Amino acid sequence: MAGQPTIKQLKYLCALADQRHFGRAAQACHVSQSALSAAILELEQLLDSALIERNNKGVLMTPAGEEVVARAKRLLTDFDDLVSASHSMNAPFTGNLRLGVIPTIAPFILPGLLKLLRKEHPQFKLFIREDLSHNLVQLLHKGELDLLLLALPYKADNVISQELFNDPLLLAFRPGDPVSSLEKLKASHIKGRQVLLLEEGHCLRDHAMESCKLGNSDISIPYQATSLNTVVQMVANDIGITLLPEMAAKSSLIDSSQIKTRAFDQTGIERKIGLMWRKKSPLSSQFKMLGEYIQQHCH
Amino acid sequence: MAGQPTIKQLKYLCALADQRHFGRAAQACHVSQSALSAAILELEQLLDSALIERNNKGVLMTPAGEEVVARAKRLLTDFDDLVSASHSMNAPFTGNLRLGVIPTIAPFILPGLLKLLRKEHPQFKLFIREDLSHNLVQLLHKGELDLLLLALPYKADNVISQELFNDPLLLAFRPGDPVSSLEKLKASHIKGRQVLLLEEGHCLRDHAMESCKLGNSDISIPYQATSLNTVVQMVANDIGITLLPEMAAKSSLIDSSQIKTRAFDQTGIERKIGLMWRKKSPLSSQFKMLGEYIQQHCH
DNA sequence: GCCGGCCATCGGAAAAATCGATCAAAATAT
DNA sequence: ATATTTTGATCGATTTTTCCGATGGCCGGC
Repeated sequence: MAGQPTIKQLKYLCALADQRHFGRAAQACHVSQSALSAAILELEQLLDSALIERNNKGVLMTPAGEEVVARAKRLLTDFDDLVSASHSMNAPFTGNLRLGVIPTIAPFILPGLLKLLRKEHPQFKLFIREDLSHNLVQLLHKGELDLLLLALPYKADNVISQELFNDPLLLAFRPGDPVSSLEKLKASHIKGRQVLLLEEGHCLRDHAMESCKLGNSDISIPYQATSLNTVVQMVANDIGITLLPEMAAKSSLIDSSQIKTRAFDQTGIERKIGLMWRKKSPLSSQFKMLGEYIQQHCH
Repeated sequence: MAGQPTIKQLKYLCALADQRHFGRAAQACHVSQSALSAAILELEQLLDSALIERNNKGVLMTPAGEEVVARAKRLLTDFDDLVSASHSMNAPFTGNLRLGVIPTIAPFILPGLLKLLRKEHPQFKLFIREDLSHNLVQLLHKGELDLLLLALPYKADNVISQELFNDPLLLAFRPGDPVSSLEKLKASHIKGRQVLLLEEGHCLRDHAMESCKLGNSDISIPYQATSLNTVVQMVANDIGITLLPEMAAKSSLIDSSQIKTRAFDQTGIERKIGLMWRKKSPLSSQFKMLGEYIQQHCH
């Protein structure tokens, strides 16, 4: 079972094809003539083909030799391309990144972020997956995602989380709702009200309940409300009130409807937006840089 | 000055990408786990890029790793192609061959030969150069031609010649010419006649003069007769007689004209058709096989 | 907090690459 | 003819690299 040729041997062959002279080719390759001679001999043996016609005046290439050289040159070019491409691959904001984002963040952050990145870092290709936190974390651990953009805190093993900024939860209600006239809005004011939240699995639901100390009995889950848009529509239809993240309230989401939002006069009613990645990912530093970038440009 | 990755390292990386496990990848590559580990580490160092995310459960590929693997797989395929292509390259009747042929052979041998080869050996590509023997031999030595098909004897250094078959020289004349009535045609009969031959440089001229013991004063060079066709036209116009190779006489060359040909009743009035190649060419055996092929099929 | 699987590391042995010098062949110069 | 020069192949010794098996360290799971 014979071995296979090496890159080096192909390099030597190409040099020899260029120089048509073992000595000069060896010089060009910075090796001794004997080393190059041996390499070419072994290559011919491995390929089982006469590549070179030796001559006391130099060498000539056989047709087979010419063919092999042509292929080898293409191969070496591809090889160099691979090497140089991989060099610029570990720089931040380059290459591919598979990013998972939860549905209550994606529509409010991604449009601006992607547009900006496309402009400032056109070589940076983000592949987006939008899903619930739970599923995203699973995909993260399976290696199908590299990085998550989600709401913290979110419990997960073997990950590193980086908080980026706070996203206060605002109360959303119909104009004329009794909460409009309150001097100071507290979480306790929504006790007993019909609070509409997204279905189970959306971490926004958990963060809202946690922030306002709501129990399961306090809230009602709107029929098939899988998006904030739907919830807003229902609030506009006077079915209840809800808690909206500030980034959603600031967006065009509620522009078309008539509902109002109001911040609580109380701290801690918020979720945090952050990144999460596998603890052992060798790309931590790049993720941190991306985090800073989002901090600066998306808040 | 760092070195470059090796084919082996890329192979190991691809195996690792397939197996997602150092141990199994090492097994697939028939090396120890430590060898594969070291190779991957060195590869990552050489490419200055984190390709692998290590894990106590196996490994995951980074996006950069995936990209490198994709490129590496293409590269390895090309590499294997090169190797397997070169294996079938040294077989006879395959690959490229640059063949030089003289003008007094080419039109009579090549059409049939090329047609036959194209049918029986479609992988065999002949690149034809038609020129005078002198120029062909020069090109042969420069390495721009691999093999010559010409008339022998032809003196040249550092070559091997292989005679294939005799090509008798026939006398060509107008119908009714006095030679028609001769019982036995000898070379001496053309002494004193106006003998038309190709211009200097065509070896057919030399072979004809040598065969018939003609001196320069015996012959006349037709104005601008650089092809046998022209010479035949002139014979048909009663300007003189000429000596035609049998292969030319048998061809359609003289069909359209009215001239007759007659063999000499005397041995040795002939040229020999043969191959010639550089003495040091490693392809001698292939050339000999091609010679036998021509012998069998072109005569 | 121990266990088990995983990859990195280590040290020695085996293999390979390389060098400088020499050899043989052959074309060229004398 | 003969000597010289130039060429690539070969040889022997040394250096370098590769490889293996064993060990170690890490980390997640139990």
